[in-house]
Amino acid sequence: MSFPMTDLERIRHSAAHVLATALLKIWPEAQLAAGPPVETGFYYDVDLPHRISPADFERIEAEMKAVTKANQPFVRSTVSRDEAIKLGQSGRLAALSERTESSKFKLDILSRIPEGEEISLYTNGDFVDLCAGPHVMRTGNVGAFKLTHVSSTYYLGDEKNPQLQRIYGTAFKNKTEMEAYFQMLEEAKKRDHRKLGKELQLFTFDEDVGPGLPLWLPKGAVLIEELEKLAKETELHAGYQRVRTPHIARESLYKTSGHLPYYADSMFPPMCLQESEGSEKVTYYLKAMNCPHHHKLFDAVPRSYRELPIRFAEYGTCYRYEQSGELMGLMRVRSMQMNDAHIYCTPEQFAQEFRAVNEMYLKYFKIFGIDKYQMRFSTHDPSKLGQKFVDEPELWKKTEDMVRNVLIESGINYVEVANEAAFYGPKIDVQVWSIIGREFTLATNQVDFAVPRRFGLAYTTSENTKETPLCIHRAPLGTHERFIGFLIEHFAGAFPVWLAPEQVRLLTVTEGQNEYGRRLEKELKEKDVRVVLDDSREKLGAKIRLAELAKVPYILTLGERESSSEQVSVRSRKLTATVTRPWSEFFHQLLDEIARRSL
RNA sequence: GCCCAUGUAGCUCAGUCGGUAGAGCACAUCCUUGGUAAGGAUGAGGUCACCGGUUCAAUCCCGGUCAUGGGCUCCA
Repeated sequence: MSFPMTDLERIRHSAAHVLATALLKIWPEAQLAAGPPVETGFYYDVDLPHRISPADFERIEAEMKAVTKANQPFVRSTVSRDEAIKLGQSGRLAALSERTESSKFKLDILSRIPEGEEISLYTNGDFVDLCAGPHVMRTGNVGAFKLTHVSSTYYLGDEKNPQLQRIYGTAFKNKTEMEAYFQMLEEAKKRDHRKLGKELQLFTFDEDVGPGLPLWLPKGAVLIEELEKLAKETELHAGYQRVRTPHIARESLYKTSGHLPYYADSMFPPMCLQESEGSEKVTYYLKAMNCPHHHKLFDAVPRSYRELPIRFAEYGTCYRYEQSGELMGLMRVRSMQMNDAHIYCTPEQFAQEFRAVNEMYLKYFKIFGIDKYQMRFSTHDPSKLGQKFVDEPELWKKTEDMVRNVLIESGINYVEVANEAAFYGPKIDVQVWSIIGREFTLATNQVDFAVPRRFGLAYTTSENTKETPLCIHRAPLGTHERFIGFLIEHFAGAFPVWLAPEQVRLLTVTEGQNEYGRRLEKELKEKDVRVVLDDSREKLGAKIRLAELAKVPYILTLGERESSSEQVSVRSRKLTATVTRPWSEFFHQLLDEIARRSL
């Protein structure tokens, strides 16, 4: 299997071979598996008794340097399957010479190459590798490289296979480009939500509370409150009703929903207790999702087609026992509050409801200026009906067609991915990337044609029959944790004024302006503006520096000139220079900007 | 969960080739009334993540635990 490569990918793929060559010089017994280029560089998977750590990088890089300096040509040759097997058995594949042990991974890879496909080798110096290529002409064309990290992986990604060490590096045409890349990484780190969250005092983690359980400091809580306000307004206008449900439920709820067999591993261990003397033990779970609770609310009252669609919204708190190694700042946590809602509707109403949800997404994204995302439409795999997906072939087809049509009609760009749907129906995920480059699902919009039936949910139709409603699960603002984590990086901590934990800071130049400052502070507070008056005895320059570091959107300097003329000197990141303006003019513009939630 | 790395003051980090620690910022007190990114002085603050081992002696060496970070679909 050959695949087209960009010039940079050729360089990186070649760098992987240079790495392999260097590894074998140091450890001739190394068993190499796969070594492709990746988005940020390249890696090679290797099986080796020696545990490679970053301390080994210098030594390996020195050997790599020798290989690139030797400027060996990459020579392609084709061989028959038998010849290739013979080379593998003599340990000659991905090696510098014949060895006592066979090239076991390469032989396995060889066995996976379809009959009739060409088998090619690439050779540089003594290193021969089974490889489809392509490569650069000579090892010297790998202009600049650096090993970056080492991790573990399983052969072919399957944990039943042997564990390998994966050595990562990056490579570029030349040193200048590589240095630019590392500088870009440094810049990106400054936007990392974990760093900014600490600096701006938004949230914290504590060992006594537990990993993946964020604690929101007052400034972070402001972000939450503002998002909830936005969601409540939006949902109210869109005909949603707010509901509230407990954080726990009995095991039976999740047996009904069907989550337990799929999801038990991702839930916190259950609480088992005896509710009264001599009674059976009862098991409770912390909820990992809100839908079963909402289904029970739907079921609490007899429902008629006349009241559909019913839209239940709740910022529900869920707990998921994510694997410890999966946790990452706010982006992947164990307690989360979801911008959740469940819409129960008839098949006739479905398309319109689904479209309305999509429009809500787009409206939100416009408010936040989010434009780098990907809509991912996840469908089922017919071969897995009855296992991974509920066995309802017609419903799958029908709902997938409905969703696809909505996407096409709305003119939304999307990618369609088979085999990624929820077990109860197709879904649309909104994919974004953290500043470090890790991909996350920010928001989700899911169809559910299976679970309402499991709960026996029904409404009375106009013909006085009972029907099971369709359900749409949607969370356009995702969870507070991930959404805010994303927003911190998106805005680099410099939030728009409506969202900013501190919206205005007043700086007095001397004590003479303290009274003026207190008056403006009071006026702002009366309009619920989040304001801080800095009347400390620091010099103005120091006060400005502190306010800038806190990323306060509006910094108002109050000196003798301003206080005597009812003016303020405005410093904002939108302005290149400070502007002195009448107080009332600034005040009204500020209130308007907040009310409109402008960026 | 697995592999690798890291863990020293609130923060960012030095340091001790084994003899119980230091800077800058932040904080407190005092002096300074200062006009657009750091005025000065003094002071307080640490069981060197936790538990165990080796040692006359451990923050440092060894083992374990916890936490954090990077990585773990596919990939000739």
